[in-house]
Order: sequence, then C-alpha cells, then structure tokens
Amino acid sequence: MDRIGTDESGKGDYYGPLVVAAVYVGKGDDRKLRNMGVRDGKKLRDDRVLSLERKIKDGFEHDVVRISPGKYNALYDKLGNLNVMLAWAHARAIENLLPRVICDMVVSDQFGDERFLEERLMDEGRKVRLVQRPRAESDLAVAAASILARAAYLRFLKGMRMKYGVIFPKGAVEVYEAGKTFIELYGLARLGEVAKLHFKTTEKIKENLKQL
DNA sequence: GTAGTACCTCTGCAGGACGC
DNA sequence: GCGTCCTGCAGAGGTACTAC
Repeated sequence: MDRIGTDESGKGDYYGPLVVAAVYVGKGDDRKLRNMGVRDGKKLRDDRVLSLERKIKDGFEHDVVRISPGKYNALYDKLGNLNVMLAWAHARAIENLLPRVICDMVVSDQFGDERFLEERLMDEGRKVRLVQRPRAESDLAVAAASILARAAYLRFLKGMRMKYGVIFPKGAVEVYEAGKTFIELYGLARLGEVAKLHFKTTEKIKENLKQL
C-alpha cells in the first residue's frame, strides 16, 4: 500500500536541531527498502545511517524539515508545548511532499494527541488519512523517514562542531562539559544557538557554573 | 501531585553470524 | 578457534500528556 512515513530525530537530545523527515513509499517499494537494509534509524550506527540516507534520497520522494536550536527555542516560547511543535514540523514535511506524490495515507509515531497533527493538516486543506501508532518504526516508510531525520541531525551536529569548535555530545547525558566549554567561549546568552533551553539540563549547567 | 505511558537518546551486555 | 560485527534487550537520562 502506498503511504507517507514520517519520523523525527533530536527530540531527546539537548544539543542540536529537531529534524522531521517524510518519505513516500509506493506499492511494492517495501521489498526494495527491506533489501537496502532499512530499519529503525535509532537502531543503526551513525555511519550506516549516513550511507542509507543517500540510497533513500536517490530512490524515494522525500522531504526534511530542520529546526535549528535557535528557531526551536523561539518556537517553544511561542507554542509552549513540544507536541504542538512536533505536529507543526510533521505537517510541514507532509505538506512539502504531498504536491509531488499521489497519496492519501500518512503513518507516523505516536506523539501526544493525534488531533494536533490532524488539525494542522486540515488547516492547510489537506485530506489525508492519518495513522499514528506507538513503535511506528516497524513500518518501513517510517523507518526510512527515521533514517533521513537521523542523518540530517548528525550533519547539523557536525556543522555545529565545525562552527563553534566544540564537540557536542548526543542525548541528554554527559552534556555538561560541552555546555561549560561553550559558555566559556561564547557566553551564556548564546547557549540557545546550540541547545534546547527548556531542558532541565540548562538549569543544571547554570548551577554547575555557579559552583565553580 | 503522582504514576503510568508515549516518545527520544545513550551505553553495556549477550548471543549469533561471518571471515580469517 | 578467535576476533569482529550485527542485533536485540535492558536500564538510565531527557521530554510531554493523561488519568486518578
């Protein structure tokens, strides 16, 4: 069955962007994806993710929405809710992809209330059937999207490392040292350029600085 | 307010497959 | 047989939302 799969990356990471990807998978494409070795991007090593990214981009219609940390913090202040922001980003990726494909079904991960995304799409006049479910990565269309999102996240993180000369760890553990280094180099006011400020991690980094 | 459940990330460990 | 790689699972860190 043809469908669009969507997934996000960077949601649980303190540093770096939030990325949402959408991939269109047509009838009979599942076998192609399976043969390529596509599965949940979270379960693949970084180098494998980057090699699969090229194959997916070459073989399938897709769209990737990147929300930089600065834009992320501004949107979070405005929307006040991570799930609303996620819905906005998923809808954006779907909207960008729909003009290029003929498809009325979208499969995505469960995040909050599915009405968030449905309402966003209806606002744009899109008539698609939305299927939101836990562990949606078991669907190959969602798995392909998770790989594109993950690859875009990794590239963005690499770009930040080149720009600021600081190695930003993934996840939300062991991020304090990088935060301390960044603030020493660029100041606390610019932390929002590289990190998601609403994480409790921000307060912990500030507390660590006070103790020094 | 708290517990449960959904998502994300990471590391570490164990078991199987594969090549030398 | 041994070393390497892949895969799956568990646990710990983060987030939000819902139900009680």
